[in-house]
This record gives sequence, C-alpha cells and structure tokens, in this order.
Amino acid sequence: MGRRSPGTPTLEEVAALAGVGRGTVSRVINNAAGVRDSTRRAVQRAIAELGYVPNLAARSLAGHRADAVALVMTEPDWRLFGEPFFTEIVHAVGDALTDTPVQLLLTLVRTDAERQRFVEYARGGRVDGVLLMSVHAEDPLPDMLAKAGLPTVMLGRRSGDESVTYVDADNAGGARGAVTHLLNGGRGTIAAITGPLDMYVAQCRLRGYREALEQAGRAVRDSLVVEGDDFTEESGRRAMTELIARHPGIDAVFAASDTLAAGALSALRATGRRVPQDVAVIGFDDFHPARPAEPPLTTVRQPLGEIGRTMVRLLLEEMEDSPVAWRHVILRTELVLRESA
Amino acid sequence: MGRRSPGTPTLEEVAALAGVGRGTVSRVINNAAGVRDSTRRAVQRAIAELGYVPNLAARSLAGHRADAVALVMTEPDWRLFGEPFFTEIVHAVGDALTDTPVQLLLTLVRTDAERQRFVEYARGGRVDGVLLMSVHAEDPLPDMLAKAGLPTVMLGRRSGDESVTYVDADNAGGARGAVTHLLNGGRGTIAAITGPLDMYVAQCRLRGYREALEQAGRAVRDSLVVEGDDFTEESGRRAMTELIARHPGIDAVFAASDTLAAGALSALRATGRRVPQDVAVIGFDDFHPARPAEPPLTTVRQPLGEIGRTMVRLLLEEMEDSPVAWRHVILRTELVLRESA
DNA sequence: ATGAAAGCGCTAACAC
DNA sequence: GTGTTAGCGCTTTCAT
Repeated sequence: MGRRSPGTPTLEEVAALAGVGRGTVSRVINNAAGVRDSTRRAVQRAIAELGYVPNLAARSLAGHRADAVALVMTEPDWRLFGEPFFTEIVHAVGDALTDTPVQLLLTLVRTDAERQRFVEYARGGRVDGVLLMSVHAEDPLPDMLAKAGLPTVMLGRRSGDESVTYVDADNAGGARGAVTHLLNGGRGTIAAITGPLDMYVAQCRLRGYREALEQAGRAVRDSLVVEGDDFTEESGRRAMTELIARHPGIDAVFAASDTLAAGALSALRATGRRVPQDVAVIGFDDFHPARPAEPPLTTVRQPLGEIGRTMVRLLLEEMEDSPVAWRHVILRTELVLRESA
Repeated sequence: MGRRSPGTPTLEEVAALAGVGRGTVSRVINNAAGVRDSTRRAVQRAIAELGYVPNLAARSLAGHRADAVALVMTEPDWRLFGEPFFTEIVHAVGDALTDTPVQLLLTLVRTDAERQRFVEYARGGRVDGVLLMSVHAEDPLPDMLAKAGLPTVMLGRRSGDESVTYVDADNAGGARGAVTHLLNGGRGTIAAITGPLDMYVAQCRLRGYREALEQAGRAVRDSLVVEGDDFTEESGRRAMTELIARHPGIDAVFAASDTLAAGALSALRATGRRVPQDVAVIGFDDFHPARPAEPPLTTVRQPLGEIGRTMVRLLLEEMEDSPVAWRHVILRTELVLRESA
C-alpha cells in the first residue's frame, strides 16, 4: 500500500519556492494572523503552482486534532438505515458541519469486531468526536468512548440516568400530548402500540400514554397495550391485528412510532374496518401515509433537524476542552394536526 | 480541540515497561514475524497494563497508509440514501471489509464545498482508497481522485469509455432479457419507462429494450418510450400516466428501475385498469411490490452483493501498488420469474 | 512579521 | 531476534 505518490509536494517545498520559512507557509494554510499580505499571496501562488495539499496525518500528529467527527450507527439489524429517521438526522448533522473544516464520517457498527475496530480508530485519534445514533440499552460503546476521553454525544439515552452527553426528544411529553388530544376528541377506548420495552425511548412513550389516561381519570388497561418486537411496520401490523382481535370496539390508537403506525394502518386497510376512528403517532416531520377514507392522523413531531444541529453544537463544545463533564438536552415535541384526508 | 489526553501512553513507554526496544513493540502490534514468543507476550502484557492504543496519525505518517477506505455517495438529491439499492451495497462492502483492519467510512458529497473538503481529506492521506456510488455523468470527483493518484473504484460508469476502474451490471443485457421475456410471453405492445437519459445506466437499459425489439423484428416506436426525470416513484407514476393516455392498448411495460416500476404500479392502481398485463423491471434482489390482482412482475436482478464485493476486491488490488492502470468489470444480471401474485 | 528548531509517535532500514 | 536510528510532514514555541 505504499500510497504516498512520489510527486506529492510538501510544505517545505512550498516554502522553498515561495522563498519563505516553513512556519510562514503553515500560518498561511491555517489562515493564521500575522502574515504580511504580500507574503501571503506569494505563498498562495507557490501552493497553487505545486498543487500542494497538506498531509493530514502529519497535521494530526503535530496538531493533535483530526478535523473529523464520526456519526456511528450501531444497528445490528440496520434495515433501519434506510428509514427517514436516520436520513433526516444525517442530513441535519451534515448541514450543521457544512461551514466547518470538519469532515463527517458515517460508520456502521454491527458486530463486536466492528465495534472494536471503530474504538481503535477513534481512540487512535482519527476523529475528534463521536455522535452516536440508535444506541441500545446494553451497548458498551458509549462507555468505551467516554472512558477513552473522547467527546461523545448520543441521540437518545439508554436509561433514565444516562451519564453520557445526549440530546433527546421529550418522548413522554409528546406521547402524553398525543393521547390527551385523542381524549379531548372524545375517544374513550384508546389502545397503544409500543416499541420494544427494553429501549428507553419506548418506555418513555408508554409512560406518556399512561400519564395522559391517568390525568384524565381513566383506567389504564393492560390489554389495550401491545408491545412491538421492534420499530418496524411488520410489528405494527402484528400489534394492530392483535388489538382488533382483543378489542373490536377500540376508539383510537396511539402508536409509538411512525413505522409502527404505518404497519397498523396497513393492517386496518387489510381488514377494511373503519374503527378505530383516530390514530395518533410520534413520528418524524414528513409522515403522512394515511389514505383517503382512513382515520385522521395526528402526529407528534420530533424535531429531528434541531436534534441533529444540537448534537453537533454540543459535540463541538465538548471538543473545545470544555470543563463540563456532560450535558443533557431534551427538545420539545410538537403536535401536528392534520385534516382528515 | 487539544484532544490528546494527557495520560495517553506511547509505544516508547510500552517498550520501556516491557524492557525491549521500540522496534520490537512495533513488530508485536503489527503482528510481524520474527519475535520470540516470550518477548511477544511480555510486550502484550505491557500493552494491556498501560492500555496502550497506537496513535494512528503517527502510524499513517510513518507508514504511508491510513487503513481506511471511503464509500462516497455523491447524491445531490439523496433521498436515494434510504433506497434499498444503497443499503445493499453498503452492506456488501461492509461485509467484504469485515475481516480486514480497514475501517469503512461513508461520506456524503452533496455540494461543491463538500466535494472540495472530501478531496482534501482523501488527498491528505486519510484514506487509502475511494469507492464511488451513483456518480453522474458530469461529476468531476472521479477524475479529481484519479489525478491525485488515489485508488478509486466506481459503481457504474459515466459513459461508454470510462477511464476510471468500475464495476457495473450488464444493464443492456439485462434489459434485453427482460423485454425478450415479455415478447416470448406474447406481448405485442411493450412500452418503456426509462431513467434520466443523461445517465449512462439509463441509456444502456433503453438500448437493451430497443435491441430486444429489433432482434424480434419489431418496430421501435418512440411514443412508447417515456423518460423519467429521475429514478423516483413519482417519475414512474408520471410516466405511466402519460403512457396510458397515449396508448390505452399497451400490453406490457418495461421499467428501467424498481422505483420507477413501483411508481408505475401505483399509477395503475389509481386508475383501476387491468392492462398492461405484464410489467418487467431491472431492480434489486428483494423487489416485489406487486399486489394481488396486479400484473405479474418479472425482475431482472442486479447482483448487488457481488457488485459490492467486487468493488472492494478491485480497490484492495489497486492499493497493492498494482501496475494495472484501471480495470472494468461487468457482472451478469439474472432474470427472476415470479408467479403472478 | 518571519525564520529556525524542537518535537508529535510511529515504521522501516539497518546494525548487531 | 532485537535494539538503534533516521525520517514521515506538520505545528508551535522561541528567537530575531
């Protein structure tokens, strides 16, 4: 792999051609102050003439920074990769970094071997910080990174007392709002389709559902709650089918994610039933799979764009030798009402 | 960003603790031969004790390699990011690299600024090679990388005489096979929905359609061909609607991609028509959106897994100081017949 | 404002 | 087999 092309010019050659010292060239390429304008131009001319590109390995070694951050997806079953949820976040993070010299690196960590390799990569100083998505409760990666002293920001948290910096949506509050909205609309029997309850996000959303019912003085009936094995459409379909069998008279359904809701709707479509009359969901910005003649859909929007931007902001702050050990940010969700299609 | 934690041990400290020279430690961490077993163990003990992790910047600088490759998506309109096509390729590439020390880095290049930043990243020696996906005809990135002497492998090609190493599916052959299959099934009036014809892949698939008709002695009627603006469902819908208006008596449709086909089917669904009686498509492995009571779907499968693996193989070969300037590989497609659902 | 010099932590070539 | 040494190309004091 002797990759270094033979003709690659170095900073020293640039200095020689421009007739200045190496320090000066370094200042120019780093836009540092304290260089006479004429000198700067001379150096820039030499750079252009030679087609000089800084050697990033050398810069890292001397400067103790990589000018790169990793966005890690730890999704063993990562069909989720293609979900709008991820796409939105990646987009937002990319946008937030667009005006910086920081290169965004997406990496997939599926197996333990890949986890190991990534940790060595990160600890080896190839990135200045790490953004983590879709971390499961038992994933050791966040702690490995934190222990290594790497600035790390998670999307969501693994439990109620997360020790790593994170940005999360107000999942409990959002769910509460959605269910309260259904109650206000006069619905009496509201079922819930939750995500896998070993994930904290699913627990929070279920808690919100319960709290809304309790606040309204309603009983919480366990048989109205079905847990999905994961956040996929298939789980939503199965859960909805189960609910219909258990309670033919359901008024409304609260689904803990857009994908679950999509599955639930497709199950309803298959049966041709007209109840439930309402479906509410916590989802992303552009979710509207409901078709004409289907129940109206209320969406509690997670502010994915803001989540992504906030993650980047926190990460950059942590990279600035910040004295803060960690910080937690919870962003408000937004109830979006839609006309019945 | 002074990231280097103060307590990070260096190779030299490991050597001191183990009571050996730095060269020996280097040999051990690189699994090089020529180290006595007892020495190796002593070094490994010291490594464990200190929690030593090699500084990759220093390794890159001295060793002229990054042990990383980038997989670049140059998709300005990258909703495509979530498409199964991409997911499959990323998966295959990740698998192919799983047993190597090479870290896979996904990067998005949407704007010129991002393109510039990535080129500097790559030329700066942070990756040993680059895999390119979904490159448009006028994209300068492949040439920039090739000119910089970076091993580069493209998925697909920009034109008939591509100068950069690539792996492609036999698009013309696949399309020919699909249309020939429709002809053999007795279809007389076969329409085509193509991709945007400024992309070579779309041209090839259209050529395959034409060749199949010509081989069968049929006339190629321009009015039976509709060009999609892109490879999205929306384009497929529009094209199908247009075709229905032009030729109510269409027998069958050949769609140049799975997404276009999905759009076409949804347009048919909306009209409730029962013709065309057949739809054939070039697509990925798991495409089957046809519903009961819809035309049977013939899929020409692109071997995405093999494409990804082959790309990695070629890239690794190019990284071995290979004397070959470039190489081109075209993989066979496979006709998949499905029962009418 | 600018040049000179001292590393950054590692690999690889060479000596023993 | 193993220690020694000379860089890799840059940033960053420290002089000037």
